[in-house]
Amino acid sequence: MESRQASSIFEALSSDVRLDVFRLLVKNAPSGLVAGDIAKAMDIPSTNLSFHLKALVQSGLVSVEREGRFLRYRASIPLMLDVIAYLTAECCSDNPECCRAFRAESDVDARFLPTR
Amino acid sequence: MESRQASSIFEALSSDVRLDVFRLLVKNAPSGLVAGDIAKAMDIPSTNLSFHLKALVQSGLVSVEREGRFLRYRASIPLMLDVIAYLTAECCSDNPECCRAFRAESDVDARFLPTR
DNA sequence: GACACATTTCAAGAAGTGTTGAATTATCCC
DNA sequence: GGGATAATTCAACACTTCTTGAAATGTGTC
Repeated sequence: MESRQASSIFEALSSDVRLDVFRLLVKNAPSGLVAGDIAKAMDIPSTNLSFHLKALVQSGLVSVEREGRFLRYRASIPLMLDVIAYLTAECCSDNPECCRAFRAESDVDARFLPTR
Repeated sequence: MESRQASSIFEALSSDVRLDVFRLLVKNAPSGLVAGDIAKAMDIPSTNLSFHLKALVQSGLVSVEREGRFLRYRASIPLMLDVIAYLTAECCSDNPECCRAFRAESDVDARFLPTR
């Protein structure tokens, strides 16, 4: 991932509203939610929600698809995994020893990695 | 990690300048760099660099320590690992099957996980 | 103390982001 | 076509962030 794309993704997640929307969509992957459902959960004017959804779509973190009168939004899990990979690579690739030592302490992986 | 802290960290990484500075500091972990060295690498006025360094320090992603006439900045690798854990947890905890399937496709882990 | 150096803080303006209600577009159903 | 519903775009304003040079702060050295 290019660092310019990374900063644009971080920008998309830098607003409380957008992070909450994105988390909601992740929880509702892969089926997604239509805008009205998101609005109910978020309790903000629809016009403002639209503004934030547009930003999420432009970042690529969220995709949108028309479904009759509704618009269905979905979190892009693959891009999210790319972001995780980007952070992990930035952290480790040029400095593996340092990162490994901290990882051993915090034991991040054992808690969150999927079983394969 | 609280989602409010997460969005504040994403905000810190949402500027190209700050992401570049942070990546530079990660590459130079754990010794860090003094402000002047960062300024040389970044090619922006020192007053503007100061502004962005302050934002990074306030987010917690970077720490600062006086060293004689210099100020030494260091990336906080543990907090970065917390962010990775946060994203991973958001992605997987409520939706492990979905995330696992995507992971298997992109094979993120095999590339970046430390050997233990 | 006086000077030089590293870096920050301040103040001001430029640029960008967020919020809102009104108007618009798109779709469905009769 | 006409009316109802879902959601967006528009335009205006408030608010925040970014950038810059000038001034200030802290530290080392003579």
